[in-house]
Amino acid sequence: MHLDKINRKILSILQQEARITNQQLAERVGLSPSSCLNRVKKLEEQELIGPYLGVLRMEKLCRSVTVIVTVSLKDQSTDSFRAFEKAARDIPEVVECYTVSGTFDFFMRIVAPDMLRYNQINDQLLDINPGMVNLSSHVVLNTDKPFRGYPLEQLLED
Amino acid sequence: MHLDKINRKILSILQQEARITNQQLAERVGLSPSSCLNRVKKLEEQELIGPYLGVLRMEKLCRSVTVIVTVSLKDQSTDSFRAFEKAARDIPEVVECYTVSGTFDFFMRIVAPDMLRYNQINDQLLDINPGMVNLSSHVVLNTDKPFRGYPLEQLLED
DNA sequence: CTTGAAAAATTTAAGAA
DNA sequence: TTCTTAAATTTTTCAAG
Repeated sequence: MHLDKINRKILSILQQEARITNQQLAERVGLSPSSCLNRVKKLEEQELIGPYLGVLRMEKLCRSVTVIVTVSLKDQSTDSFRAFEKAARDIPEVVECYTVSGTFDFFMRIVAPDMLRYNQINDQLLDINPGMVNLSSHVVLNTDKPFRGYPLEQLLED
Repeated sequence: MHLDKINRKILSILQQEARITNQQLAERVGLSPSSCLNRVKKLEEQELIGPYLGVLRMEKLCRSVTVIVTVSLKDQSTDSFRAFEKAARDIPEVVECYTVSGTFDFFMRIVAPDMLRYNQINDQLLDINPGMVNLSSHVVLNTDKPFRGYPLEQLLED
């Protein structure tokens, strides 16, 4: 994937200020609005960027509990993994899930209204493959650095 | 925080489609464009929503390695925690970091161009408090469920 | 890529529910 | 208040160079 300087700048700005107007974006990257819009459209068509998300401030919106869960499956079969991935996708409170190498099989982030509801979800996950799922819960005490995008300068080649 | 049905719908839509036009948003929530815009402005002023992020598709953009790191500090002093939090904020490849309760002290997600660079970051983190930091790295093999917003229906009271 | 005109969206102001 | 309408401003979009 080759990107010129302007496209990098567009992605970098759009990554952090998704609701910027095309006119402002054009000005900041030094293009006319129409060619800037053409580039944005192309970047979206190529699916290099999108969707666009509004970050909700949960702490101001309502009480909630965030838990990071490590998962180990005793049964290392494909079916067992598939079942777990499906559960992650189907439970709305599981807001993200990764398959990893190392000591664990999955990491999940779960956001629930309270511990009672979290406990239900925990039980639901244990029931997927009874006796074969090992969960460890870590309640989030503080978000030291919230996700605000990727470090493009470090990641893109010259 | 009390939100009527319309504000919930606005937040829910804006969370997932941040670049929707105000006119389309107004239509979907059943308001005139001007009153819809007023509500959005208020929600932003109250900092219930924002910033707005464009999701970059790293897998299409460039090669990269994502690692989830568990951190335990042997030294449980406030200074030690502070130093670690600062490092997380200052290293651009650390894209998010949480302080947690349980077996670990922190979870971090690190995105680096390759393993060589990841290893350097790992060393940098170990150097913060030599001999007193325990890191465990878990390379992400698959993103089973990427973060796409919070489950508002489950989280907001009636 | 740029310009420039037409179409669409945003924003403001005035007044009604 | 919060809404709607409507006009003024700004932005987006598209055709032509």
